[in-house]
Amino acid sequence: MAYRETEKMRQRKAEARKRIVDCTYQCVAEGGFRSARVTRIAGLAGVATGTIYRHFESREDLFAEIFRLATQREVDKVAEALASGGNGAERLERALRQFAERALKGPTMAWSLIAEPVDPKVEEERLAYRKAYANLFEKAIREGIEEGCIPDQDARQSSTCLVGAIAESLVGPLSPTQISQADSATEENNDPLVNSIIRFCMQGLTGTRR
Amino acid sequence: MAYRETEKMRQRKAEARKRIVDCTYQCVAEGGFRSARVTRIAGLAGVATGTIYRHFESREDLFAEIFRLATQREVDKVAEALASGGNGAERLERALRQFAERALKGPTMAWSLIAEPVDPKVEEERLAYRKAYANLFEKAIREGIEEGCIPDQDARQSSTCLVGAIAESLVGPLSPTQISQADSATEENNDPLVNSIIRFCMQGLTGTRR
DNA sequence: ACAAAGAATGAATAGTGATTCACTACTTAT
DNA sequence: ATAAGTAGTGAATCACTATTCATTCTTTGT
Repeated sequence: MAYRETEKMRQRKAEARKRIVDCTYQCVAEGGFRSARVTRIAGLAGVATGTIYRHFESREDLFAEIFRLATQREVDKVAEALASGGNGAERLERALRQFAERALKGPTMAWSLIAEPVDPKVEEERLAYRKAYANLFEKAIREGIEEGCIPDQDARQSSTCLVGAIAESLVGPLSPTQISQADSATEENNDPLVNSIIRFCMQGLTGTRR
Repeated sequence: MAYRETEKMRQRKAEARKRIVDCTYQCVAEGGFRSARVTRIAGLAGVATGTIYRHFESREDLFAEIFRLATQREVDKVAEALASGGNGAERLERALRQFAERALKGPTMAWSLIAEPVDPKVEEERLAYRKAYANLFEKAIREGIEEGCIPDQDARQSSTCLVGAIAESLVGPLSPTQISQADSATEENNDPLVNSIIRFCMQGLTGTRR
């Protein structure tokens, strides 16, 4: 025999793959999944169309991976906020704010993750994504209940409601029609929005007005 | 000249249109928008494919109309619940319950309205649909605030959160994977779910635990 | 009965972009 | 250098249905 995959080759392939992933990410962040064409991605990544298919089963699979990746970033940030100090309610509030503010900062990607119509495999990822948030929130609620700063309740249900309330509140501001005339990047503008979302959420959670 | 559109013809056309609408509705209620083929709809309605296009600009337009129609039914029911007796909080609670219970009773259609990936024109209708709910809720919240049974708050924001919280809570139970193994139609089963959704929502609204 | 106009038909077409695959170009080991 | 295998290529193909339109069928008024 002659050719055997060597480290150098493995690396080169990995680089190409990464380039494909990065370019896809960029395309999606610019215009969402729907408008990200395989051809364009290949062009940006400097490979032939066919090469995409040596790294991914299908466009849908590629997209699913991108979704997972983008998701992970967001979820990690929220997890981070939840890991910081303070009691359960405070940590949750910080996490909710993180979620909303990050979405408003990268609106197209956030819209793709939250509301863009996507293919089934990607939609599946989306369910997982929302569940990931819910799980984080649920855990924090449980802790808050133990600490006594959050009244006893169905933590799973409440966490789902939190995700829904935020997502829904963001759909309007994030949808492409809104975005194109965007004042985005002007972060202060969004504070009132974020604040009122959070007020509702925290009240739903704690039953306490502020 | 010879042929001139007569009442009889107008009626016949209207009937055909209605048949098309009904069959489309049925198809969507069975498997969602994505799987509803123009050919199949035409077959069910007893017309040729081309005839569909004498009544609707395009498949997307047809779907948009179906969406509007289905929406109207749901929104009307909620409006009805809001119009009944009791104070603002009570009326709202009844409306939220109506929303959730009806969705669980017609899960595929509810899923299509709430979460199925759809084409742009239909997506637009969806935004309107969600806004319609939010508007109803908003009005009721305002009334509740005046009556004093709901504390002062950003009614618009709260209404959006309500829609989101319910929709999100339903997405899981409604998604096709869940539905196929369905226990649907067994209405009692869903009561705990509906109850805990409503508990969170009412608490978010009133700041009162029960 | 006839002509004029519209309605209905459905087989053929078209548009779209993902995916394939026969081929070329590399890489490696001997 | 050669053989054997792998990676990369991108024009051609495929798949999928929505949509069209030349033709046929109905209706209507004279």
